[in-house]
Amino acid sequence: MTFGKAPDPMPAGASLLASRPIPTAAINRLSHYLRCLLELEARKVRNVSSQQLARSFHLSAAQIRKDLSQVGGFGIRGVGYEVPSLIRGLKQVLGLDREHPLLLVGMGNLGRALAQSPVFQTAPFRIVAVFDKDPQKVGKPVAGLEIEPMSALRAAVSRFGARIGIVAVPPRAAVTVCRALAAAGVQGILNFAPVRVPDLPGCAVRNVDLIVTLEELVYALRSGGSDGALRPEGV
Amino acid sequence: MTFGKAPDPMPAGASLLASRPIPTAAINRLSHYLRCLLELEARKVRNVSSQQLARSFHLSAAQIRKDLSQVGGFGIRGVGYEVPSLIRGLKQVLGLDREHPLLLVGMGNLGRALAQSPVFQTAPFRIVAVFDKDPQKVGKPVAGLEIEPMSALRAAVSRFGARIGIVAVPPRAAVTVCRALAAAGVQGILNFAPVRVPDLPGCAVRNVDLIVTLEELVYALRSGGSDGALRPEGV
DNA sequence: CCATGTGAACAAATTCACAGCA
DNA sequence: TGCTGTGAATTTGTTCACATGG
Repeated sequence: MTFGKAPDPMPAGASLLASRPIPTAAINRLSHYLRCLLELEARKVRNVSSQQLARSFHLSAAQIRKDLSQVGGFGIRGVGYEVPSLIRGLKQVLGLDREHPLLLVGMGNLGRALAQSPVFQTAPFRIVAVFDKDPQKVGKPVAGLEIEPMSALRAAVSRFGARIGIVAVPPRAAVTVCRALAAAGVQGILNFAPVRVPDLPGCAVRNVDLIVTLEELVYALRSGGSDGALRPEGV
Repeated sequence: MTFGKAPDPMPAGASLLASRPIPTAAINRLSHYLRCLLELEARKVRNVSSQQLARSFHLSAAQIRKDLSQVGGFGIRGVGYEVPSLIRGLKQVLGLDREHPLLLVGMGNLGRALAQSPVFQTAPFRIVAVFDKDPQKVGKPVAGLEIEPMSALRAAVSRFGARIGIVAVPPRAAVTVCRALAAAGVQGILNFAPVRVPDLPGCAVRNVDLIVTLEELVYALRSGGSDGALRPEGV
């Protein structure tokens, strides 16, 4: 900014958190940047420029600079970014500077696979309790945990301080389970069931909808294009 | 359109396919519309207005009309949309009016779960062959199929006319496997490994990246907002 | 002199408001 | 009259070009 800074009521240091809401697409990109930076860190790389980062991803250097400048003044002009400090900064922005205990509901094929997946056993994420409504399954061990009944949800939320639940139940049960999680105090849900979950006050939902993703892929076949666009979503 | 239709070089009937590229976000929405319409069809509902559809989703009626008008002249003014014919139209636009045999690579926990998932056993999708590089696993049965070695990929592509592959292998193997699939003639890949796949000429990639999605969810916790935004995502 | 940070130009997508037709 | 279809307005996001500062 060149001019017009006089009426600045923002106290210094308040810029990291609580600034303007960052669009979801940008958050996704920050996740990717973080992953790449962790790889660089493992390779003992100490600093990196937006150019170099842009080569690793499929993005423009300008986009990276915009994203990073938006979330805080990392980066040294004329030099680039210092890897360890940028990692710390991104973790803080994304909220990854603390543990995130996860509750997993639904111990069918998918649920059992997720319970054992390295993704959910890598800091800062860890599955701390698993649930199923089937009395036959309750009490059985899965991935070092004992399957609990749905009635134990609320207790688990407060015991572990869990804020995130994972839903891996059949479609027809998904909405009920999501409501139960929200009622138990969970603030975020990762939903694997191919159904649209209605708004749950105080609880954010992200869907991993394999049918939609597959259909998106089918449509992409037609154009032969290998776009990929970073996310999608997702993903 | 009110005026200026004279210089229209587009022959009638060519509007459905081969019109302008539809943005990915819109394709995702069409998938959701289709799902809702199938539910309405099962409930014997014969027609529906954009208003009614908008209530089922979390979208504006205007968005639905725009999306649907963009892909073809379904809809009757003053009445709404006829459910069965709109279903047919959307299936055609999305490319779901034909079978889509799927090849699944990676028979770890996730791979086995996916092999048995109803999502991949519901028309028009069906897993027709499964693969693993581990000789110990080759020959073993999974979900009614026999695990094949990676060397059998190309033969399976031509035998089944498969165009889509699913990658459920560990991160470090994912890029190699994606290249192998593309080399075997696959035109689309659904990648579950949390890695960025480089561009593969002639092969579209969609990532189901649980780490990125979880991190997105963590960020959403902060705002307490239950936005959800329909997509992605994703992913 | 280099690479960041950022206003300004640009592009894409969504919403609005109403014309047009059953 | 009611609901679709669609140009125009608006909002949102991305790219560019250059001033800034270590």
